[in-house]
Amino acid sequence: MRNSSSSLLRALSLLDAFDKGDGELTLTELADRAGLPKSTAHRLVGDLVRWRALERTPDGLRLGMRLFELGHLVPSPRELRDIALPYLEDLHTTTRKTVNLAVRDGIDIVYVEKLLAPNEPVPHSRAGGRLPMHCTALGKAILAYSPPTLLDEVVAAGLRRMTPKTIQDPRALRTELAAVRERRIAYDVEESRIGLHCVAAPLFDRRGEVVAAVSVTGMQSRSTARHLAPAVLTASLSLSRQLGA
Amino acid sequence: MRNSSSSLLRALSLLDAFDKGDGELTLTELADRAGLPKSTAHRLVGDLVRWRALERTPDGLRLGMRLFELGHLVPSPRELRDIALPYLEDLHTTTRKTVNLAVRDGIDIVYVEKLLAPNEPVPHSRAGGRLPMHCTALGKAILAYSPPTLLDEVVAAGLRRMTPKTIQDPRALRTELAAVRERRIAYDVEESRIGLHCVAAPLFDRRGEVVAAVSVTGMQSRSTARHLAPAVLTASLSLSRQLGA
DNA sequence: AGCCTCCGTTCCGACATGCGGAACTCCAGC
DNA sequence: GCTGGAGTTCCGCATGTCGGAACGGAGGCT
Repeated sequence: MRNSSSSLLRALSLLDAFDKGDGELTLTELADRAGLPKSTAHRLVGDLVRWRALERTPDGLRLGMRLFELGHLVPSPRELRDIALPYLEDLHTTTRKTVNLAVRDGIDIVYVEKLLAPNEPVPHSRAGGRLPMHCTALGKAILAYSPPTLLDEVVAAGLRRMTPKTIQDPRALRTELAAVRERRIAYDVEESRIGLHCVAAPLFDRRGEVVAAVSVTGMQSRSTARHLAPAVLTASLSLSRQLGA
Repeated sequence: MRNSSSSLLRALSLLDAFDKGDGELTLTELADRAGLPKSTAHRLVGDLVRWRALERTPDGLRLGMRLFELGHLVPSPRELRDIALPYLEDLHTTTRKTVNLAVRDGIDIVYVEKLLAPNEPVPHSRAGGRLPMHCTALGKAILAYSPPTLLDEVVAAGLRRMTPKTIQDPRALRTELAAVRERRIAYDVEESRIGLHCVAAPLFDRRGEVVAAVSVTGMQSRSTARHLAPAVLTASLSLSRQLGA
């Protein structure tokens, strides 16, 4: 057997073809990216369009409204967002910086909400976006309070270098995480993008487990980042309390 | 043959089972709602979990992060939201009411963004939510500027009654839409929910077609609604210009 | 304890259904 | 026109899907 995917997984791989940025693809491109014969892709696309996972446009196909709807029904980000939003807004108005909320998904973080700073240029991440844990303040805040097996997974997956300052040595990451636990605050000093500084703090649920993190970010200097730490920490404590910790 | 669904559509019907509000379902419930035998559902769910469309929890299944991610990649709401957000924020701060942005999908509207009023209790709609066009200000604003065949579709689908004030007579709807065109403003006077008033205006793209609508809503009186109309109209004009109209 | 219910999981034979190469059509552009 | 690349249709083969039935395990009620 050529590959052990079920028919369903093959169909879903068509949707995967869209997460590399492009908003609109032609059937042939789609078939190529998913590694499916054109005629198979054609049939599957027909069903996906019927279900509105995809929409036909004058010149191609794009993700459809049904996915938009379902995406907003996903419970874990939705419940968290509903509770957190007022706190994020407070942080946003007091700091006047970009505020982020992210949850862990596997060994990545996924942005759940992002309140942009008034003058923010093009942001490097967006709600729904995914970034590795080891190179973001949000990720390190979560990782520092997670069971050690998770760190092993992260290391095993390879500490991918995003900028010259990305931590790539597992030992360095380990001591960094110890420092995070010391302060209850994680920093990202141009580790995911040059020029970008970030301060994050973990959020705990009623079982005392980290489920998410908040951060304030912007192009400010390192000292500005330190200066914002108390605000982030305070918000994270209030929010953790609200979550039942 | 029991039903002419392909295997793929049957699998997707499992996801449909979640949009009736419940965040978490058991495999058996899921199979029942989708009308599938348990063993078939079991196999399909396995693949959906593998793809992260679903997640296993201690006691059931729920929608997974992959859907959250993909939902945020859907181009039509995403592009619109990115452009509109600053305008919505202006409207939000000047009116201090709940501000909505919605697009048309078939004969419904789907909320793309919602900025809650500071003191808003539980809102009756949310981003990603869907409501019929004939009973909402947003829907009527869009419908009034759409080709007449769309109105026919809406009427053919039946003007479902949501409150005692919902317009149920096709003739009444037709004259209402003429009035909307007169003013470039649509009102919802407790037609989707008792006590709820709403003012909306349509948004046009570069081809001059309605693609969306903005609204301000809240529990205010009818006169308050009228009073907010100029603000909504102004925002809609600026925004349409920004969209290239 | 014992029983009972309701959950998820596994098995397997029969058969429908998805598969995909190849051939066809339709534009758009040298 | 012709050529390239788009989307669509066809159809026979066999593969993968289907689903009834039986199993196992985790509670809950008497």
